Amino acid sequence: MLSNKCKYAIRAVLYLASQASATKMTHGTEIARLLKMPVAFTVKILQELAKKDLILSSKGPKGGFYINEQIKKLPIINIVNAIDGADAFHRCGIGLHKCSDDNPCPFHETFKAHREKFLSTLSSTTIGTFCIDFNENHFLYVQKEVV
Amino acid sequence: MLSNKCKYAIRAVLYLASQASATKMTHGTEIARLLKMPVAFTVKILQELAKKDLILSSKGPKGGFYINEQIKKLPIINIVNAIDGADAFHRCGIGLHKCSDDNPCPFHETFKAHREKFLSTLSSTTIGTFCIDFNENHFLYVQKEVV
DNA sequence: TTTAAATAGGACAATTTAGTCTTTTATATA
DNA sequence: TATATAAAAGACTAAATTGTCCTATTTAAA
Ligand code: SF4
Ligand code: SF4
Repeated sequence: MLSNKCKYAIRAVLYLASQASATKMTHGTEIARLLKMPVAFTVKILQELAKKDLILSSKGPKGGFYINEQIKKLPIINIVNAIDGADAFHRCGIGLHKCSDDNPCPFHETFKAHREKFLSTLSSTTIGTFCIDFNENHFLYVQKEVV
Repeated sequence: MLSNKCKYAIRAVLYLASQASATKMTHGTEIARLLKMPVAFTVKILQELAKKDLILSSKGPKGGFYINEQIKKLPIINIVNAIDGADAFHRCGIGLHKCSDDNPCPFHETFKAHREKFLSTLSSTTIGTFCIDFNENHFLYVQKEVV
């Protein structure tokens, strides 16, 4: 459903959101190291997020990336839209054709209901709500393979 | 959730299942043409499915691919397992770490419920149940981009 | 028995996604 | 003002996915 790039983006944003103050900046390499993500790729993603105003950045010594209260009020889906595009949740899981709500395949009900639910959760949960103190919930931010 | 390859596989199998008799074989190029899928790739996938006993094949003139009643009793998830591997449905949609049912992130409940439901539908719906007469339901088999 | 039609198999090509590396630009501070 | 530090930008590389193409094998039927 979500690309790796997008998952990296979510984790990075949540980490930044967990860092309380706007004066506390973290530079890209440190974020990548802390979250065990590929360094250069992470920095690229952070730059992309900054360009799209989902995180803030500051150049120079003591610079880095950070987040403010306003951004914390944005829903998680904004990150998905920024990285994977707005139609990431509008593609069919089976991929058939010329079907619709009126003319569905046997999967339609189940598939659509759950996609909508996932989407609505991503839309109603803000970055601030999702993020929990990093030190207490370190588990949240390091990728795993299998649930 | 499912790779393109896997979606092609599902569509091809459903098409074959919709062809009533075992004597009715369809050759790969025709399947690809009918379902508007890439020809050589489709044939490759059909060969892979045949090797894994999810469809049957016969060489030579009048040969092709087909399916019997026994195969129609298999659930759709078998196709997914054959093409994308058995853990396609055991990866987290967010990709965080060291979480569990006991120690979940805010998405866990929604995400897991969604995935389990989708998986159980794929597991309980057989190829035969899913397939409907092709001529009456041509819409089922041609890929679309967006719902 | 020859031939043509089909799958089987494997090498190869193209595209997308994931990721690195190098140079430029901005800025805090010594 | 000089310097070091960090983001910004963009060219490049690697890997995975998605596909093509060519040859071998099997088999129905003329
Ligand atoms: S009916 Fe719904 S689930 Fe089925 S192929 Fe169409 S969009 Fe996908
Ligand atoms: S708690 Fe569940 S949804 Fe959240 S990151 Fe872990 S496996 Fe994924």
